[in-house]
Amino acid sequence: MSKANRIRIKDIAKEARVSTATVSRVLNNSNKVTAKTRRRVLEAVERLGYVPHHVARSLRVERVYSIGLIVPHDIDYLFSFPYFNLFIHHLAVEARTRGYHIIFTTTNGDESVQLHKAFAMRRIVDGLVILDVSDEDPRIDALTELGFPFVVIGRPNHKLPYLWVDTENEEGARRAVEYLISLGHRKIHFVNGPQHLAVSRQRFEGYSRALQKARIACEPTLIHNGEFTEESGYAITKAILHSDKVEAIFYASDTMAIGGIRALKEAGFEVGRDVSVVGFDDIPSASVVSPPLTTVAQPIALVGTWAARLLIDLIEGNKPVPKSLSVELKLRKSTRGGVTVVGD
Amino acid sequence: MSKANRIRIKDIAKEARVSTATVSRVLNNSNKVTAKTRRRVLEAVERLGYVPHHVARSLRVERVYSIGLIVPHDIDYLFSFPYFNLFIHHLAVEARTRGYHIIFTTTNGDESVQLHKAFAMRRIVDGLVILDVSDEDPRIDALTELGFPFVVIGRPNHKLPYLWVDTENEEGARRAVEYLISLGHRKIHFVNGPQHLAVSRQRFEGYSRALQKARIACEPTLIHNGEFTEESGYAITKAILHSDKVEAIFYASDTMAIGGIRALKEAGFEVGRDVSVVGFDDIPSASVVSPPLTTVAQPIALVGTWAARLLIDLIEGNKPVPKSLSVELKLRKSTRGGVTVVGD
DNA sequence: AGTTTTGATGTAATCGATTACATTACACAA
DNA sequence: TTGTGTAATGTAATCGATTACATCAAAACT
Repeated sequence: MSKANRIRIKDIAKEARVSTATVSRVLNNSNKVTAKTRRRVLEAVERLGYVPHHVARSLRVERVYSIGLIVPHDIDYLFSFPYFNLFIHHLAVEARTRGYHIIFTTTNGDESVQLHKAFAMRRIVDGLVILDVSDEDPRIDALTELGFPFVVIGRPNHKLPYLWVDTENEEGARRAVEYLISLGHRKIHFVNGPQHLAVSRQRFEGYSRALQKARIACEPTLIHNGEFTEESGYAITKAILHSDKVEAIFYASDTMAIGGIRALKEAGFEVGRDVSVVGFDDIPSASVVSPPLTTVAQPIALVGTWAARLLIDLIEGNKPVPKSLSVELKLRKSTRGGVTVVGD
Repeated sequence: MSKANRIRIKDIAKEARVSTATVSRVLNNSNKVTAKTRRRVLEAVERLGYVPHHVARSLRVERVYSIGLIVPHDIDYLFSFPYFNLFIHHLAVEARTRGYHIIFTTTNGDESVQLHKAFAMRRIVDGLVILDVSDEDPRIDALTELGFPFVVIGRPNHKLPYLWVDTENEEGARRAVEYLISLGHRKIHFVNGPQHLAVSRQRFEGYSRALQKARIACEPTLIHNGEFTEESGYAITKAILHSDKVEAIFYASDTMAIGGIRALKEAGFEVGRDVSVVGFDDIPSASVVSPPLTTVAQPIALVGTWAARLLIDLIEGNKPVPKSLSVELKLRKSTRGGVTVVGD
């Protein structure tokens, strides 16, 4: 391992009595090599225990075989992004089957755009996965201008076209609210995420569509913007209880719903009987809280898989198309009569 | 960005009318440069928007400024390892303050050792974080033989010395069981993790010590080996209930405890009154299940921080020493009388 | 046999930095 | 003015691969 006894391609060439070019050809499966020569080279590789030097190869072929994932420093983010570990895991699995690694780092909001640019310009990675996007996200402009490959998780508004993977947020929210309506609820509070996030807009869109279809007026006083955190779910619910008689609440994330349930219980409500609660995401805790949460499940593993797949296609010059992944409403006990299966 | 209009150090040299060597010296803060020259170079860098090429630099300085994290393919693992998100996040934060990135990939058990060796030999990373270790883990032998820097999360038995970061598993288990004893329990079931993991041995050690101190016999029939998964916690608990009258169960992970609580509820027990349950890890769900779980909290963020810190120290030739991090018993509602604070 | 074609192999440039060593410029002393 | 020492700068080798192009050997054709 020490530099001295390190085996290089040159050593293999000498051992197999061929040129380094031939060794390289064998290693890269070029077909322009005699079977006999190939065998001799491979034997030498075996005998000397040679493995290629990744950095040297990268310098020449101008590819580092890795994709970058830069997440905000802000710790809440990792928890508000449901199943982050599932996502990164499946991202990595798919990447690995294609011969790529994940390069992971964190950033605070201020330096985020700069860091994305730096990753691109320094060629630390071959492409980037963009998380936590808002409308007109500046990273999209920056990377597009650099001509650098990237895929966006989510589907924000932007003047430029871009490659994305998204779950059907609008559809999911619509189905959740339609379900609440089918249960007989008419006044449905909506605790949404931060306004600047595209995902919040889409979930709101679904909420409002469902009401529209049922000819229920969309009351601005029923709409609340949280932070996707448990604390904000708790606080907003407290506030709602303070000013209103509540019968149904749709939370744009399970994390907020869990905070909300805590507030409701403290106020003496029995969730699932006195009040219906629906979440979004289906995080691990969702099935384990009391009562188990009715929620819109996101296929987060698939999001990871597709993000890697599309990004690597883009890097390798194929022509990937954006991918939309469908969601599923999981009926559990936090809603009145959570047994009936509801179609669309 | 396209190869053509890429700025290299050569271009800066020409622009500033100096040699590439001088540019490099300015960029690497060598002191052997006149203030005037330095200024001229920096202006050129600014004007042309130069950023160094990471791979080219790495090839020459023989350092890639990244540390590797290879986790088993097996999906259950990510959930049984509590707070994986938190861990990787803090690992990345600390690494970043030192100028390093995380390279993340997955593996199945069979190729794990080979993959760790490949990462080392191909110089894909400068050092490795070793997770999920068992006694006499072959990765420790392989990397030691290669003379490659690595840090182990946990503290398995091994004939060779190695650098590690660990939480006080034995201490934590001991305190948990002592607490159960202080509550008046004498027959305490222990649902442990897989036998081959060092962490299971250590938690067992703590369990057995606590009993010993209280002069309670350690009954082999009370010891069970699970998989750290919710399903196994559920199944084992079912089995226990089938053959025995139960009063207290200590689970070696919250995930298993949550499965266990489900089994207990189904059997009509009220956890926290009829039976005491203690978990280990303090995963996010722990505070949110019903009843909230009394558990041993691991300082997982610190584990991440210290892992990065020690590994980078090792890479850079400092002489880091292993780090032990203390745990905390969190009293909640799953134990009888979960209000009293218990010292040691 | 001589010429052309084809396919295998070798030589050397290249990727973009860093750095050992050589050279130059300058300050100061004699 | 010249010599000497020191600090700044330049030249070119180097890191370890890949690959364009040159060369060579053998097969195929006339």
